[in-house]
Amino acid sequence: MKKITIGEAARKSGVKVPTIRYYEGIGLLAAPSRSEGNQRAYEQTDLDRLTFIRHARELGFEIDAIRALLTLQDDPHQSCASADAIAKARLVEVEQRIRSLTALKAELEMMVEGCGHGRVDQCRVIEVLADHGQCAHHGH
Amino acid sequence: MKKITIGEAARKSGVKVPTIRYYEGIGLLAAPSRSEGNQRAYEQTDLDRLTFIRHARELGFEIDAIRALLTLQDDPHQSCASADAIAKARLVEVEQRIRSLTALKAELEMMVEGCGHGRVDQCRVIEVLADHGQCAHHGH
DNA sequence: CTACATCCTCTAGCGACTAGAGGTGCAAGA
DNA sequence: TCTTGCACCTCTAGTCGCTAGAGGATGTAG
Repeated sequence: MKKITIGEAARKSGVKVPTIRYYEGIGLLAAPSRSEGNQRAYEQTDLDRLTFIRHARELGFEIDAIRALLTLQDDPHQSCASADAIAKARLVEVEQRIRSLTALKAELEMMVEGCGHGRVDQCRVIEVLADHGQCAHHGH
Repeated sequence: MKKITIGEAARKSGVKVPTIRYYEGIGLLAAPSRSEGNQRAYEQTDLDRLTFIRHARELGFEIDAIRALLTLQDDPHQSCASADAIAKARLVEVEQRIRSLTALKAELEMMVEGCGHGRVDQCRVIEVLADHGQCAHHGH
């Protein structure tokens, strides 16, 4: 039942102080009890929740997805199909993003390799940007 | 010398109408001449520039980087070292992003595979998020 | 008792747009 | 000629997930 200040909660969870207050403001984290001097007093459960949120954010889940995951976590007898669906959707996003970034990488490499370090009018970087037709990948 | 409306410019360049106006507002694109009825009248050079911008945005260059690249393009006798540096920096960013996304992908795959499609209290998705110690990669 | 760090609330800003309100211009059909 | 209806105009405000700063209160160590 030990109470924790917001600063300590920030240090322990890895979520910055203003971000914790922001999460409270948008209703992602319940408003904690307050000390006599009106300062937030957190408990272990809040810390667990903050850690959960931070981890999910690091995995790139959006706030709304985290909101859904937290609701699921609160009701452990529910089916985890929703959690699975959210994670799978995120996985698909990530895979898509990797594919498109890999294509970009190839294109940037060609640009950089083609640059003869001369003057701008012979620069492949500028040239490729100006004329899409020279792209390696036309998908974008 | 054929004048082009903003809608036509949007269709030809692939940049949306409000975005074109936005680019003008932030000084990325010069304000074009106007028709008698105060409507924007673009020329071919504006279209080329818009295409350049769109292409650079698709490659993930930030507005400020594009601003720099456009300045270089305007002065073709300059050394292209700056353009090269901008493209290389972007390449490094992209490579970094791919690495981190690949790590995320592995983690998400483990979460999704571990999900037995049962109840939430046995769900690996929720479990992993709650306890960082179970992560495949601790770097994040 | 006095520093000084930490806390509080509130507002505004970031990047790169996007959406909407409320009004004007223009081309084509009746 | 009139009217319909789309495209255009400006302006403000909203998006997402924070972050920064002002201006003031509280808590703690020396």
